[in-house]
Amino acid sequence: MNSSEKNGRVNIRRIAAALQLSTATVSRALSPEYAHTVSEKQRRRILEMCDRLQYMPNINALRTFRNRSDLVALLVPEQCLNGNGPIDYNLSGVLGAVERSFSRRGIYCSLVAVTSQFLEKREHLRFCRGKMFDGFLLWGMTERETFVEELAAESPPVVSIQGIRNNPGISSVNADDYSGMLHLVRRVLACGHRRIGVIPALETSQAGRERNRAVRDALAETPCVVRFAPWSGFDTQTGQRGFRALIGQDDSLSCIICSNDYVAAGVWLEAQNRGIEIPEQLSVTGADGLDFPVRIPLTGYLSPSFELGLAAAQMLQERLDGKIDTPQQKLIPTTFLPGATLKDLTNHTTGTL
Amino acid sequence: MNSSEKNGRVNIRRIAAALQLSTATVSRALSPEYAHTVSEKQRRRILEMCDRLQYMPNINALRTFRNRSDLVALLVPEQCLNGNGPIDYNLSGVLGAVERSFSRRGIYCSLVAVTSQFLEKREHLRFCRGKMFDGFLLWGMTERETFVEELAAESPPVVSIQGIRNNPGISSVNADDYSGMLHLVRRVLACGHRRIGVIPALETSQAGRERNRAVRDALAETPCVVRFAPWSGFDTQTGQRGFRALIGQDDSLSCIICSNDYVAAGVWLEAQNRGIEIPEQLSVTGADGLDFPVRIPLTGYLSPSFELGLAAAQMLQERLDGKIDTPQQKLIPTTFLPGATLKDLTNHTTGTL
DNA sequence: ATGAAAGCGCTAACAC
DNA sequence: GTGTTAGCGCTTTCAT
Repeated sequence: MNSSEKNGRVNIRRIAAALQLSTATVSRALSPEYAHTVSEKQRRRILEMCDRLQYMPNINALRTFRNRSDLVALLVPEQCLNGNGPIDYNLSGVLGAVERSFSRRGIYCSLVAVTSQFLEKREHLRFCRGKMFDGFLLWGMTERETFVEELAAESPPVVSIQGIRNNPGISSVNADDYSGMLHLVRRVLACGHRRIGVIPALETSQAGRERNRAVRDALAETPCVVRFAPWSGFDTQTGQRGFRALIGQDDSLSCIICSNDYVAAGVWLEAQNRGIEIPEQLSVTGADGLDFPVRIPLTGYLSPSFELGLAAAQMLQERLDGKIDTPQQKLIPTTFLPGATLKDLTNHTTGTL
Repeated sequence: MNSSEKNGRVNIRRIAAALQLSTATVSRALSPEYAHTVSEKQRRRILEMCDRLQYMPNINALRTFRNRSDLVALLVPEQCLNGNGPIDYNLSGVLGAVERSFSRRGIYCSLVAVTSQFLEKREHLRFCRGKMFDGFLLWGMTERETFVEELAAESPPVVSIQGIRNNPGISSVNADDYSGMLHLVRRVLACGHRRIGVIPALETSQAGRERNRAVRDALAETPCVVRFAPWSGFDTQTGQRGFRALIGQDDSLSCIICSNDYVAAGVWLEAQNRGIEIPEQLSVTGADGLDFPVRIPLTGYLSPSFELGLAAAQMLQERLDGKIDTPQQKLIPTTFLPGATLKDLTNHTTGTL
């Protein structure tokens, strides 16, 4: 008699002993693949006993065998979980899609923030080498995050979402921010705006660079006066400070193009303080399309967060299944949101674009 | 020579063989607890070799030994991830706090939706019996979710957040929705409103029942006319339909009390359509306090989502650590938000409450 | 300080 | 069909 049969622990040996069977038979009866090699009568007895003793195979033992954890991690920059508030709105969309996609297949996803502690402990290496996660989703990672190189060097399946897209070892799924912003700024110009303020996005993020490039490209197509705010960023405060700087520099601007909805909200707040009416006296555009009931819906474009998550999950799944060996890249279109913060300065009823 | 030393796999045997040591010594050198029993020189050699061969202990093997996974699951109702949109705003706040609290201690959290597939496969039992997760957080679970009873019967550490609070085997952390709504409705009455419409919350959720009870209790304190919408719910559409029904029934109402901010936004949208100005002609109150800069500044109260997450994580941690054996209950206060959608009908400059 | 060997819970190749 | 046995990767007791 083995020690594990004496004490209260329920394990495969306990079930086998209770039925005077070998552990191998029990193991087979419980395995979908080999269940048919066990006689129907035995199998029923075994399942009944498992039920009675509330036995289910230890998942960690299974995982050492399969050399697979059926777990993936969604790694996000620390600042996403930094404040005492909710997680980033777009991340939230991605997360919903990821959970839905994976749980269907019995794979679960952990949300992991890349903190300084994470980096010190080199958790990403432990995750790979210790077989903790089978694959990784990265959200909003920039080239500055040097751990990504180390992660890629371990060559696990990795899909980057709204971030790094030029790493040869990593698949990527990104919103087509360039086209989204290009169309938006063209619309601004088509509405007759010729004195335009810009509060740029941070150049540190891929999406930011794309948006900035699109703004420059679109504005170069039509002669106009353009003022750039001395600050860039993605938050409301950047919008407020940016607006003060722009308006101090040139109070004849008719439209402010912002890097996202939070920045646009900052402009809106500051404009309100000064009694400037939007869009009557000033137009403002955003980006991302936060889905809250707001007073004035921002003209901008919608980031396809849910679709990004779905696509990334599918891509990772295919790499986990071994269907695809080489990293893939994917670009997902954004959706223009007409909103109500862009005034048409021409005499046409609708924009001409 | 063992087979595992022939092929490319790096495991503890490989490290031991490379240094002509026993696996026991390597194991000790890598264990924080026993590292001191290995000579400094050996330990250094071992660590170097691990580094060189990129070895880290297989986490799943460790877990079978420790009988602990250092993993927890956050279980949420299916409908939270149902649409093609982001996850619930309040859940998002909880999730951020939970991740932060646990990752500090090397514990990671998986988000798991309780779908019909989950229930069919009885995943909650596998999670417990298979030692997949050490503990569970439930978010927004009602008594209708019968799997919770089964989960509790396995007696793992469980903390319910914004949900079931009367299960003797389960700890709970809830926002004090009753007090929050009670004070809000008293404020409405103190502002002189006596003809009041109510769009109730769903009775299926704990928070919903608390809010409804508070509304009834507060309204019973002062004689007034009260109309209830024939629908209850938590979304914008409920607000729109509820408002149409209320206004069709009685167009002399001066204030509509809504079950949350989404419902209030629905009322606001519908009022806008009819040219009814808020709060000049009609007051509206919400609850939850969605945090976006240009949202309608609803009079209502803020749900302490982040604090709920922190408290729940701490409670679960204490149960995991064995510091506490018995389930605890905790109530966290809400914060009144003055907003700008409640008109003071009295002649006082401020409310009298 | 180190190694041999038994053990964790489970699977799978090989007998019969 | 079923049992025996070796094995997965790692820990830990008991020697020396």
